[in-house]
Amino acid sequence: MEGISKESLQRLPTYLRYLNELHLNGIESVSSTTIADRFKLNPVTVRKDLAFISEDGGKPKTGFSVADLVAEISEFLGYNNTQDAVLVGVGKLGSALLGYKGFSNYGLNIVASFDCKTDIQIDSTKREINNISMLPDLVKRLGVNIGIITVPAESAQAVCDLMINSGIKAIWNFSPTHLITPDNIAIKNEDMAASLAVLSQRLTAILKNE
Amino acid sequence: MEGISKESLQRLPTYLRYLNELHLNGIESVSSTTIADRFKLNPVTVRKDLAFISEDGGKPKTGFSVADLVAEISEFLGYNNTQDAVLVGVGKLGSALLGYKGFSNYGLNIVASFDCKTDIQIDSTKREINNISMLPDLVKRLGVNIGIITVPAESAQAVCDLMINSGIKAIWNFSPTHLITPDNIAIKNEDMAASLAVLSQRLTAILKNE
DNA sequence: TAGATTGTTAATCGATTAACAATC
DNA sequence: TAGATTGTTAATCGATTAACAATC
Repeated sequence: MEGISKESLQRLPTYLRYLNELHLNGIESVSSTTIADRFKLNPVTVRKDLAFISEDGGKPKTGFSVADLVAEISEFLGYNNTQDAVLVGVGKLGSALLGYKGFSNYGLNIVASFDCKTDIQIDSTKREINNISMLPDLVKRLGVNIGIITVPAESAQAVCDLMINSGIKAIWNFSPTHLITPDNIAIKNEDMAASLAVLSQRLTAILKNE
Repeated sequence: MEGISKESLQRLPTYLRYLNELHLNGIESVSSTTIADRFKLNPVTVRKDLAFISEDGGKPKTGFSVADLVAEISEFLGYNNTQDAVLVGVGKLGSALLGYKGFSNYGLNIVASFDCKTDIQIDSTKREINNISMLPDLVKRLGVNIGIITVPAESAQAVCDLMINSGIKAIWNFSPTHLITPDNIAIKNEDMAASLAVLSQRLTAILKNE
């Protein structure tokens, strides 16, 4: 059995949100065509994606069971067993992520936050902010696998290295740098400039056509 | 002449950051191999990318002129002529984006922010927050093309529709919903759940191998 | 039955990578 | 000259899409 493609994987959370909506509205089944229309995809793409995670598949004429898909995608994405994470850099963006309730739906739980500017402090949401020097011990003690980086670009690589040395295995990087990491570490560089480049180029194309 | 691929386009800002660093350090030329090593890419990929934006190309044995590449990528990405944008939803994430100095480097200038909760108010960084009802008039008056959405999922589609009706042509959506937009609108759904899905899956694969 | 829908196989499309001659 | 590096053509790889038989 082959692994799921990165593209399919990224579509699954989108499907799940939509399926949850349908579920709430009491809709029991849905066709690949309906899902495809919602997201401007080809129905075959949707069927291929769902074939990966669906046990029973769909039924000709009726489509897929909404409840089954919700359960199976949630399970596949690991939303049922929560992963712990630490966050470093409690500036504006870091605070925003700390305050975001949605992560619990995605099976992510930020257990501690760190900054270099403080000794133990309490932020506006009554969470402790620890000094960065406490990170290695805490990560080792709790066996945390995921690190979230929201520090300025200059310090991001140092924070990354510290995380890896402490035993972190996956890094979600929101600072505007491409971090250098060994191959046995999962890394996701969240690059706003890259996103904006795609958006701007499409905008330019649209303006040119009008 | 073909358009640049989405993938190439997304790599360009990454190259540019690195090239700016080299430039600051007084390094005058760089080979595609060096750039490729930095980002774990194939050198041919880098050369293809640079071929798109580079006038003179590189020289055998020496490589590419750093200064030329910096100028050409900046120009290509539109970092030299700034685009105006409006932002709706001045919560934590919205405030973080408003406060982010880096956008000016990317040719993006947020000229006004809006929220539904307020009449005209002053936020912590002394910027005005306008009531959402002021948006259509301001967007039309200033001819703003870009809208940034940082409201909760429930209100995102309504904000999106309002933006489009007001003449916005490109939407950068940070709310956890996939927005429905006509084909003549540029849209970038910034999907944290999709990113996290990719990271988690890699993490699972790494943990399994150990 | 008729028709909507599924799942699969084959064709297409696009991006990455390999191979290699050209050149400084 | 020798060797590093470029740019391009061809091969490979992977994802999307088209075609179509199976089925409820």
